[in-house]
Amino acid sequence: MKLRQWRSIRTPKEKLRFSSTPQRNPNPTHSQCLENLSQLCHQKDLSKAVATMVAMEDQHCRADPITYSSLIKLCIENHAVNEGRRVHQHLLDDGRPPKLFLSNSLLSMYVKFNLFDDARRLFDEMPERNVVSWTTMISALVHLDSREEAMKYLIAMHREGIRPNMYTFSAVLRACQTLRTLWSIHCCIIKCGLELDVFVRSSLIDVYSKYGDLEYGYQVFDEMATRDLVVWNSIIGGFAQSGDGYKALELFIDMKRAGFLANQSTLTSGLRACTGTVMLEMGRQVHVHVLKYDRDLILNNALLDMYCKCGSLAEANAVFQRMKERDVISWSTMISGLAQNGRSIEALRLFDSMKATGTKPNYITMVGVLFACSHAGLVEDGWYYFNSMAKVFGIEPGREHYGCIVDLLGRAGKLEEALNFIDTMGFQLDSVIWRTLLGACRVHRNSGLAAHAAKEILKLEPEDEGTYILLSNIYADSRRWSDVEQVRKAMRDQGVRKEPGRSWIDVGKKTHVFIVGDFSHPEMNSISKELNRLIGRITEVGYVPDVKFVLHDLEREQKEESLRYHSEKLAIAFGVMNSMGGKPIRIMKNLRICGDCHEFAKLAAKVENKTIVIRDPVRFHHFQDGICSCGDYW
DNA sequence: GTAGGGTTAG
Repeated sequence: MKLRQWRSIRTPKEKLRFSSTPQRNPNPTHSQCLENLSQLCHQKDLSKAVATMVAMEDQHCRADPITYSSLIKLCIENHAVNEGRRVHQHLLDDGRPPKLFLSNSLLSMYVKFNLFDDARRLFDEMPERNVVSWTTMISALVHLDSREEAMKYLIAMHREGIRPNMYTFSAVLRACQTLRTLWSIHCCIIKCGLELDVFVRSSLIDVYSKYGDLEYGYQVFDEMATRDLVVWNSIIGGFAQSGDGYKALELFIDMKRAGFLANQSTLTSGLRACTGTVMLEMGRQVHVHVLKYDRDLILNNALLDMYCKCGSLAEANAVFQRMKERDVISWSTMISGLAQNGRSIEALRLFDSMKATGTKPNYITMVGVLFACSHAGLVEDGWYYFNSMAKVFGIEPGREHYGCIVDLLGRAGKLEEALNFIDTMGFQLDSVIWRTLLGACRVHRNSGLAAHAAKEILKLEPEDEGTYILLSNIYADSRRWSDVEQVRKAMRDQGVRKEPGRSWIDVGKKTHVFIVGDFSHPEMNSISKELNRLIGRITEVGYVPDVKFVLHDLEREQKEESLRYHSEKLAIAFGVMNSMGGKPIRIMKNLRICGDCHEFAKLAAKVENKTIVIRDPVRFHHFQDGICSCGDYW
């Protein structure tokens, strides 16, 4: 195809087309031609310029390299592939190879047109190559995600005796995805004396934080005397993506103090930081700065995700409705957001709207759709979407989709069927699948299968405390105390400690943290009183403390006492004390909410006529009027 | 003529 295009441009007809542009003088002199061509390039009139160039061929006339360079630039600007090839051909017709810098321009042109094969052909035919030629190729390979190939070129370049420069390194760093290769390239950079270059540094920070160790990235950042905006963005993005939202926001503030203005990239990372750490109020503050970039799709998608992950679907929906442009990520974010917040039917309706607008779903969209089905118990729909994925949308189901089906069957109580389905999977099993099954076993009280699933998880992740605790709770639920004791012993043997439960809530501009059994909050007395008052009120409507969620073999009274001070209860009491008007009380948790606190929150929401939103590490629970959005499947 | 930072699941 490409070859045909190439030839067709050389047919007499094509030549005629290029030369048929009316010209004042049908037989211009050489110097007129040159003058013309240079002027047309200057005026950015591509078609006339190419026509003049073709006319010059007949008169065996050639322009100067600078003019050709502008002509190539013009082709790139207009994305004029055929014209670009014609210029290349014209230069070859001269009989002598083009000047090195012109060949490099052509190389760069092919790369920008995504014609890598043409670029490679030209590169291979070049009699002489310099650092620019090599760097152009390496950079192209990195963008094509051909990392090994990029490294091969770096080595070949060394062999030819060409020294890489800062351009080469900042491109090639992106091809390093292991700490070991990063170190060796970093060494080369130091040897070449290029460590101080800001471009090289920002690449180092970026790749260290993505593929190696954020600590090294921070070190590279910290040592810098002069930093630019991209360097700041690299480090802020590094922390935001690795989940340390606090550090990311701290650096965000440092950056502003250093006199830099946040751009789209900074704000996207800022939002990501709020998303990861569930800081809704901070997210809203970042939103204010986002307003001036209301056409930036990536930034709006990040905003959407922030509101979804912080459990504020009303605000997410407002952003979604106002977006001037939506892509598959916007739709997928909103679909998953609705599903994760217990609004599966709306999620599926949105999926229909998405298809109606002609946006094609991708792999992740289908994870969201299947998640919605499993969480709403829509077994038939789930199977339908799963089975039709490949046929209708051309997406082969992957591990995550299979996981959703296990969840779908598990929630519906079809545990054996779920286990059989796991056996038919062609993937290597990971802990996520088993954890899904374990969750289903807990709800449907199948302790035998639960033990099997838990053991499979612990084979893969022997230090996973959540699994030990879940298993122990399941045994406790069936009053199998000796098994409970065995689990606890296994935990001790593995050196696994139960991480203390922690909940946090924003009141005013402060985040208040509550830790189970920790009474150091300055307002603890009134919180305790409020908690007692709440327990009193919900006991009137039928609350009975569900002590099976206490690990220790204590007397019932002691168990109740231990439950009473679960961190989320303290946070709820504090939230009720400080709640204003109809605003939801929003609480975040480090561990999954226990069944007793779940019941407590449902009733507290009812008697206080409030909405309580609790985000645990897995999902959201919106408590309102005595029911929870998760349908009691936590 | 060659280089760096941002978005969706689990």
